[in-house]
Amino acid sequence: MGIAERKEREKEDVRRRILEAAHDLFETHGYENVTMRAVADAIEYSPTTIYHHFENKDALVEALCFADFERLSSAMNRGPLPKNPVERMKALGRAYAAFGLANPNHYRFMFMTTGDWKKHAKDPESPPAKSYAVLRDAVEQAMEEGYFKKADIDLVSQIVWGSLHGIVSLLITFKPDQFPHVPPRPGLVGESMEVTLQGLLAPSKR
Amino acid sequence: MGIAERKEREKEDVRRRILEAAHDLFETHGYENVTMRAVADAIEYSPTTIYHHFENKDALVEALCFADFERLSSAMNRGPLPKNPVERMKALGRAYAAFGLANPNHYRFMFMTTGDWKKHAKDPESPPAKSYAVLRDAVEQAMEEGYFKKADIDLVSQIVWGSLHGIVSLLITFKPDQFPHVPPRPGLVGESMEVTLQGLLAPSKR
DNA sequence: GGTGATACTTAACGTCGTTAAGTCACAGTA
DNA sequence: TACTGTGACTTAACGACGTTAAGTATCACC
Repeated sequence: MGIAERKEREKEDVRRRILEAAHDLFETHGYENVTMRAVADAIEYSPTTIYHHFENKDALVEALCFADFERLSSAMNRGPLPKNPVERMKALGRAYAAFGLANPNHYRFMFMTTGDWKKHAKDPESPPAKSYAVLRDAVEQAMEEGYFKKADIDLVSQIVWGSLHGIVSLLITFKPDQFPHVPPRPGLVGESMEVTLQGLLAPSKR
Repeated sequence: MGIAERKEREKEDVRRRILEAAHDLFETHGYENVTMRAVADAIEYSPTTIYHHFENKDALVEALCFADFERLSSAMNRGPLPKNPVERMKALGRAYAAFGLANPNHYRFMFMTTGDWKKHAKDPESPPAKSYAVLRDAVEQAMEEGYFKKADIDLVSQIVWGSLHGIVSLLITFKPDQFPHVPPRPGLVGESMEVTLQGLLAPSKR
């Protein structure tokens, strides 16, 4: 009597294939250039089929986006993180930047475009909130252990996030030969991180 | 015999009206939501007319964008800037952030979208390069006067720009109730600037 | 063998950026 | 004054987009 279950599985499978095809197309062509028709072509279904699995393009993008945030979280949790809170922050920053630079088109619609899906980001269980929590925990620990000056944990987390995001998004938006006047300097990501952490250090740790 | 001149003026006038209408529409509706037809409607011409003044939508956006960079430069040069290089950097940062937050839709296509127009940003005479030069000059002076550690001027400029841009673009992308887990903390722009400058200060100036 | 549900397709709608073809006013010339 | 050429502008259309109404086909169930 597993018929209903099998059908459920088959439907879920089509949904998964839609997501995979969309993921790959977004990777190579970028969000705005991927059409519902192209996704449908890739999985050899009619465009209308997608609408039986996702309400519209925004809903498809939201699902993709949440999956990407889960990939980001696991990229930041991969491998042994250093015990030292400052070193740990650097490792997290490197992982975050590496993810963004390796997946620019995904990064763009995760962090650089508005969308109704962001309505759900406030929910602590949502993938975006969980990714943020990884950073926030590191900040909290650095503060508790006296490495950072005492301050609002979320304020500091947003400062760190912001400086990282700024560099990554500039690198994604402006190709090297399109930077105003001068190409991005080598080591920009790392140096920016150093400056931010230096600015956050408690006087005793400088 | 000023007939040719008058015609030239009239043509230039239509071009200016297109730019103004597009500017206003972009401000309220955002880049992606403004159509050539809407711009044409606003100035009571047919859509095709725009194509006699601009090659295509990208060219129109490029022209708008360059005008916006000129507005940004003049916003950063407005009023008396403090003599102290660090205070001057703060004033510039405040002006930059205020411009971005007051013109989010323009900021978005100046700094958060790719576009062929960015090909021309490398030219030192281009508006984007000139805006960058305002920041770079301030960094150079702060370094010469011993406030900042000696380092590559462009590296430091890009770090400062990046951290500012990161905060501004996050605030533009995520509405207050859409920030992951916690809304943006008050004073985020100023505090981020403080941290970055603190991290750049020469030991003797701390 | 009949019935109902459901996964899927065909064909279309309205909108977008863009363009080919045509209109029309008017300066220059005779 | 009549003719001609130029160039600003419009009409009408193209193909592609997101989306949807209507229809088909498959198959578990009675």
